[in-house]
Amino acid sequence: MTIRLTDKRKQILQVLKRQHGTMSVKDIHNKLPKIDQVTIYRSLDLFVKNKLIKEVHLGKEGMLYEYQTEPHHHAICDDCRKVRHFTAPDEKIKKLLGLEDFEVEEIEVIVKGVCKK
Amino acid sequence: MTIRLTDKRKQILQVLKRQHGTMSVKDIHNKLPKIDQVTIYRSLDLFVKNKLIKEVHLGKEGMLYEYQTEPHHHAICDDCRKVRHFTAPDEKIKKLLGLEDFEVEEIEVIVKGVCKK
DNA sequence: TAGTATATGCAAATCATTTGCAATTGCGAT
DNA sequence: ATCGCAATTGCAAATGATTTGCATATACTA
Ligand SMILES: [Mn+2]
Ligand SMILES: [Mn+2]
Ligand SMILES: [Zn+2]
Ligand SMILES: [Zn+2]
Repeated sequence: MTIRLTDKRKQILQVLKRQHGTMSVKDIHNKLPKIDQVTIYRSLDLFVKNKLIKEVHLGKEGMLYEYQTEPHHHAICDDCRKVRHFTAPDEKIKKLLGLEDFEVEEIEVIVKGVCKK
Repeated sequence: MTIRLTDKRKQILQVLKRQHGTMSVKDIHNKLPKIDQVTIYRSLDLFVKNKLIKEVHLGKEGMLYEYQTEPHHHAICDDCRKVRHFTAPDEKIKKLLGLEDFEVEEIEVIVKGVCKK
């Protein structure tokens, strides 16, 4: 019943905090090759359940994880595949959605397009 | 180079059109047990590439597909898992996002919450 | 109708994620 | 500080979704 603050968990969370952006399980494993992938999977699940990190689905590839300083959304460039992180006035968007009989807890906006650069 | 309008492809598209909502590959295969799952996968890929249908990621489970009469978004109830489909003023939302140096082509809003009812 | 490129089925491969289990370790209670 | 034990970890194997290779079947074109 008790959740332990193990060294491995600290390392995994550190890696996610340092990286500003999303990481796959493999990304994390590359930075921490000593830690088994299974342990990474289990730790990430734990962090997600305890809302320390967020899961993000951005395409077919597989789940991505990120430590979020503040809630934000994602835009993906169809050309270069780069992911842009941006904040938005969620309350205003929520009003525009006009969802009746539904208690909105979280809004996730995913934008597809291309970098103008 | 030529894309054939085969009977199997027609059947698969029909099933998606009739169903109002999302379907998994297994859902489709259950309705069309005679058609091999691989054929369903390949047909769906083709339809997506040709923008006849949309792919939707709504959770860990796996990819979902839907024939969209008109563009819309999705809300998922954390309790009953039911998916609600709703339209929104995308242009207004787009303005709220304030994405600089990015050519927005498509906005996908995924809402998490619970049914009030 | 014949010829050929495209589509299909079946088996096997691949990829991400999960599960079982034995060995290890963190931490609360002595 | 040491003990006892539940929580954690690693390794191997299982799962589940999706993809690939290849031989056969079929749609469309000429
Ligand atoms: Mn982000
Ligand atoms: Mn829909
Ligand atoms: Zn780009
Ligand atoms: Zn519900």
